[in-house]
Amino acid sequence: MVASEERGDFPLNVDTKRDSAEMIKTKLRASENLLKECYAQFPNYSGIVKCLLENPMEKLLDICRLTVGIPLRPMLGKITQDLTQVFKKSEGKLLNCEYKYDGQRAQIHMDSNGVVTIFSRHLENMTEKFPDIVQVIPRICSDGVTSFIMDGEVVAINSDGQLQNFQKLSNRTRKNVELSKISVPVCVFAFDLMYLNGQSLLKLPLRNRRDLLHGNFVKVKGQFDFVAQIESSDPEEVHSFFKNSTEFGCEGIMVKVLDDPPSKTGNNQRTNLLASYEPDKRLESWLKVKKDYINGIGDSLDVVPIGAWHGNGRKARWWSPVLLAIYNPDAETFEGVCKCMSGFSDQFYAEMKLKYSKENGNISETKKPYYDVDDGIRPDVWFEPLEVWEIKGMAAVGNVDHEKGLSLRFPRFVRVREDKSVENATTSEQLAEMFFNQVNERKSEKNISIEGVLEDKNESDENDYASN
DNA sequence: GTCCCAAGAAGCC
DNA sequence: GTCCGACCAATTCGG
DNA sequence: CCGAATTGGTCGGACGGCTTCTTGGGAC
Repeated sequence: MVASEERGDFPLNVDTKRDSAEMIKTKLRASENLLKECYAQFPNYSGIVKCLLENPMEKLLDICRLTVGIPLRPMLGKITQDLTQVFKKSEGKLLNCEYKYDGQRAQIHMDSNGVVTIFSRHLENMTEKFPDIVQVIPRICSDGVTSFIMDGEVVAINSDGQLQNFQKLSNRTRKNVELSKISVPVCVFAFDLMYLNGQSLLKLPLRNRRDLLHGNFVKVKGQFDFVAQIESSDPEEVHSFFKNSTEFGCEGIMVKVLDDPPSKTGNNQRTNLLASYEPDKRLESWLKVKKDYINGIGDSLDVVPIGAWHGNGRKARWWSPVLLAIYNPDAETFEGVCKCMSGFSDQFYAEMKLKYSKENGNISETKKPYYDVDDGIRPDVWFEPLEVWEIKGMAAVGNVDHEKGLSLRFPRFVRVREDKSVENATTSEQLAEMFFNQVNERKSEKNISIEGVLEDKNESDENDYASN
């Protein structure tokens, strides 16, 4: 990757004659890391290549640096199953806990000419989709703000300014959006600031970035706000904050390291408790705590596998995905509810392939009359209804096509329910109940109305997916 | 040539 | 978005 | 004390649901 002739003898350059194999390896690794770091904040290969052709590699980060108008790869949160492990890892340090809103990530740039660009998590340019956000940006800047890059979550709200679910946000038009015709208003909840007035803030600890964010921007009712947050090291306090977040209609919380460790010495190199903004990384310094990760309190369903497709690539030897069904005791049918391909180990795949095989007579080409599955869903094979699996996910209901009724967001396999027979699988009534429990949980929170969710419920009722 | 619909692609999570 | 497995490097373990 | 085994972290692949947007073919 590193051509040596042109760039002489700068340290990263490999000298194939003089360097030991070990040294070459080290240098290549260093170059690779440098390039990665560069790409994370300046994902533009033509720019990087041009820079490398004209400059020594040491200059790379100085030249291809964080730039307004060019998106950086966002820092990501690490999944955490258990709130208590958060405190073990943080060693009593103060943590910034923030609501994790159910919306869409947005990286907002404003250059020194006031030109606003909005990027998605995968660096797509979303500016066209959010003219309302573009329009409000001048009003959020305090005096003296000339340029910035900010990280936040775009969330759908209703006319009263209350949070709507993700589905609602999906209903927004994406192309040629006219300001006057926006049907789904949104609010930006900001949580980080990576660049301000010509300066990169990436290396600053979160505490400083957060304070700069709060100090240089102002709320605009219903359009721009900061994420709800507390600073704490108290497990009780954080736990109740987490609970509040889910009752408020959020997915959970983010728990972030606020300050850099006093000294690096003695610190385990594996524990990445950095308070800086690390583009494109998923470190322990940002922990994502969601209800459905946590054992016992997420939505779980007992379903029957009723069909499957031939897998691709790495899963070419197995059945993947698998079609899963809930049970309708009145009609004595199995109703397809979702496909699932996550949570299975290779060993489980192997056993599944053996069990559902021609040899064992448990598969067939034709759909059983007591399988109630949308015509559009045509598995390669149909299974005999043999067993019950526990799966996890989030009960959700679509807005557009209510005929589809309830479904499951992020379905994944948890375990086989040896103790259950197929007639004891979750029923459609129970699934509906699960969804409404989520709704009622939010409803019970005084200050928060959940008009949007209730609307969904009513509309859905009209389509009677939950009746009889 | 225009309209309509279904299937597929692309984009969020 | 979730999850698994492959891979790598740092850390710990055992002789 | 050093090599082997273990552990923790990163990365890539395989796909989930929902939605809007695009596209291609058939009817008229």
